[in-house]
Amino acid sequence: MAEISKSYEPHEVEKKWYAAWQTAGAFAGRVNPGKRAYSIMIPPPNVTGVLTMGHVLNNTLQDILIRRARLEGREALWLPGTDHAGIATQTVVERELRKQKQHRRDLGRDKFLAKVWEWREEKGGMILQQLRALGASCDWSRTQFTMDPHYSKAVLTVFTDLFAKGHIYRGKRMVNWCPVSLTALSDEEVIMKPVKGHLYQVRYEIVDRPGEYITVKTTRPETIPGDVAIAVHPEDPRYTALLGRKVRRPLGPAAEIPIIADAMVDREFGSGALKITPAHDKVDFEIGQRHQLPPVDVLNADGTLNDLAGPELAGMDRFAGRKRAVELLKASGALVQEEPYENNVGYSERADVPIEPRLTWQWWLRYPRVEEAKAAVRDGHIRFHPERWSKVYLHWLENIQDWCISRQLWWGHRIPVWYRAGLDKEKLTEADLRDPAKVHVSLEGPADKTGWVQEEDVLDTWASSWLWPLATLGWPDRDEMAKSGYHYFYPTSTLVTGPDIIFFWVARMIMAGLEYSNPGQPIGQRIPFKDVYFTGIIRDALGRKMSKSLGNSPDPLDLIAKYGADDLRFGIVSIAPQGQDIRFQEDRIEGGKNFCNKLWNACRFRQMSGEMADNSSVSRILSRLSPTRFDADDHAILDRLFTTTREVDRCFGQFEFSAAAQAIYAFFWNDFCDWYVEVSKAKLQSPELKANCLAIQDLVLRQTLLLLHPFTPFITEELWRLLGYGAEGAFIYQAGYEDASGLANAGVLHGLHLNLDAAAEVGQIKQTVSLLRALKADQSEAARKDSEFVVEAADRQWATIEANLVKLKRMVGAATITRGAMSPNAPVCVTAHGSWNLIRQFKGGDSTAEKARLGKEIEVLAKHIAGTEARLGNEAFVSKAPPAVIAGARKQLADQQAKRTELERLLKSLG
RNA sequence: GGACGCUUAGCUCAGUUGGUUAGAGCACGUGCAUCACACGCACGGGGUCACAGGUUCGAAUCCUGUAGCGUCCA
Repeated sequence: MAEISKSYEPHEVEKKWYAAWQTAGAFAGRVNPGKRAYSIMIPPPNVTGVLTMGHVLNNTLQDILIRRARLEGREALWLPGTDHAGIATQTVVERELRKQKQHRRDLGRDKFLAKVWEWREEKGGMILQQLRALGASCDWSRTQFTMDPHYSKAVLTVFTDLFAKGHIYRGKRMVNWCPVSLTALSDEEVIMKPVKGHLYQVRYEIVDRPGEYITVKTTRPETIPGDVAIAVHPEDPRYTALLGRKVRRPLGPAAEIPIIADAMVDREFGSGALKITPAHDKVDFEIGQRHQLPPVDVLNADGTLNDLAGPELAGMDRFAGRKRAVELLKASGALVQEEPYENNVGYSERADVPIEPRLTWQWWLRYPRVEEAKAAVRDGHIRFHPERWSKVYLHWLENIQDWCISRQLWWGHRIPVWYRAGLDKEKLTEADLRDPAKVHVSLEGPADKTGWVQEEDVLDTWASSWLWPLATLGWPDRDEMAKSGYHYFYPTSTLVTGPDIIFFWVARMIMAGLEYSNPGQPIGQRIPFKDVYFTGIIRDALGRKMSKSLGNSPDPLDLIAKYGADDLRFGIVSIAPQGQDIRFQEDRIEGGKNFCNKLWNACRFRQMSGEMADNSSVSRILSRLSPTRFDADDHAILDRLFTTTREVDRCFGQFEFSAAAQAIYAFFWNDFCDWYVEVSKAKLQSPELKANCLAIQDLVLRQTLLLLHPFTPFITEELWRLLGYGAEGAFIYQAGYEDASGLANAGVLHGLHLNLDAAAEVGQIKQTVSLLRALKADQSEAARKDSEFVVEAADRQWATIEANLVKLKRMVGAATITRGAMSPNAPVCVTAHGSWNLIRQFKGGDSTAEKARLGKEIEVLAKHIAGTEARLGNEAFVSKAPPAVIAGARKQLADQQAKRTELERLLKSLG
């Protein structure tokens, strides 16, 4: 067996085991009716994406769930892939073209798409490679891409089906328009940002009352040429006399526009009059429709002003146009006032420029299964963790609006609609759309494509990723479904994602699942997943979101290089409280590294402590135990092993990952390394105790490796082999995990009956050791090994000390610990613990520090005694509190008083 | 404007259905090259549980309000 090196060096170990796992097909999820399935579909990262700290957290959690499921003997499938990210990917490729002074229109649609595919073959999906470095145990043989042929078939099938069912329609409506990407965006792709600008007060002269004006406030004077009316509130007395009159538009081509009344106008804002520009504002559009005022669109698709804006503004960019408009208004005297103003402006998520509300023809989807989607979560078929996110989900569904599913892009699923050539698309009615002679909707297109023109638009990327759990398992193709194990792995077990995409993705997947999976089956068979775990958002140390532009996001690959994948995983999980945002601090990763090194060295110590024995299974190790030779420490450490196992089991049931990691950490570091390993050092000198002690260490290490494996897969696999656990050549995940009761039962079968009083006894010994060490530290003698202690103790207490004498001396660093009476005149330092008097004697001892300490302790104790006495003296407490609580208080008081008496006696004896 | 969340040690966070003297890691102070680990060990200092009311025998915990921070929706 190889010797364990002095410190853990992760990189070689990681490379070795990742390759070994892959070669062995350890990550493959196969249909296996003998096992319960456990499946996770990765939230497909953007194909242009690179690994961020958010991905690290999210994917580490998925890997933890999957590896734990594997350990528990379930058939685990973690299915990876990427989405085609319409705008993002197209933007990337267009940027490359621009370097060669080309535009996609120069190439044409087909050639451009060929370029995009080329890009994706070469550079796309880098993030999937990076996930391997993190240790992600995805079934890479199943990697999916939303533009793959069979996936595309699923997407288009759903389009044609929803069209046939009347859920999809075409409409000219207000959309969020990105003037850079030249496409519509959904509300979810628009980010509201507060922007500092100006509020301009502009006056409009009343046509038949020259010299009289009505003033409005606007942040967008460049749209004045698009004004079609001035609206006031119908009950606003300031304006009743003006209703029906006309005003002159102060900018752009001369026009007279009416003053109208509409209840939507806010009387409190500005002068209470509102300019109505239906082509450039959602509210204005609605008001315009109510009053039959046709919109005047003064902007081009790219955000420049057009001829309708008038010759002074035409051709200018909208922001330059705004400046020019202000100058013109100033010059004509129409600008009354200008004040600094901050308002919320919608920005395109991808292009990061203000979007334009714009009137365009788009394809819309009325969501299917809205009510059932609510019920799925409300009735607990799908459980959200933390549960509170279900409110956000339900609220969105309550107020759901039709989904704009078309995008004016080339990269994506081209909408499978063909128009008869020569048809005027501006004038298509709903009836035309349903007329097969005019419009053809199918996957393959018309049999004879001549005379038909396909729709130029593609589908929103989310209109493909909402099918992710279905299409990745072969839907809708029966053979593919059988091959992929659709009926075995669907519904999937758990979805791990961020709460920021509840609407984008989670809600939509639920609706798609309900509509398309397992038709006719109960809701529990049609939901796409049973549990949804929402991670927190990773922030920097100052609480800011991590972003590229701020440059505050460390590169996870740098962290892996610096610390190791396990260290990063353990560190990030241990700071990820359930459902709260996470403040990232690198020293926490260092904590993970330190822990891994501690684990490594504890195993190293075991290896150095004695010959390895048969570790090939739990029962082999258990049969090496000699329960008759157990001392209190042996009982206590195994008890803690069992309770920790139970705690970790519970945590997994509740999705409390960081609590699980912390439970393992505390058990292993504090209970095992700091105490059990240290007391072992004395036992290992004893021929009668050595074998049993090593067997206990072997058991604890084995179970700890199993508990830790999902969190830190590499180091645990390495140590598993180095310590000879499991069958020759078998991976740790194949060992089979015994849960807390399984482990306890196995112990009982081998005659193991834990003495639970032992834990209390060990607690006492630990406290004694601490106390003696503190005494030494107070005397600046902490490093001495030859201190001599005299203990004044009752028979039973002395018996406990005597039984643990060898290890006590070793733990404390004492030459002798003897029993004796206290001598008031001795040059000693004394203190007390409960009713144990511990007297340390050595030449030249100084009692000053000890006296101060005793005085302080008595003072604190007196306060507590007063408190307890007050409680017990309270008639209401004694008559109303539960008996157990009262008894507890009485015992507490007695203990406190006894201790005080003891302390006072000791203080006195010091002179 | 509405909804949700957060506020506990210098920092990041635990704190189970209200019940002994509120915990951990990091940081800090002191000591230690001890034969697993200095990526370590030992000892120690450090908290008016945001604030104000209320319920209760008893509140970090439950209720109401206030303030600050954050997220989402409008």
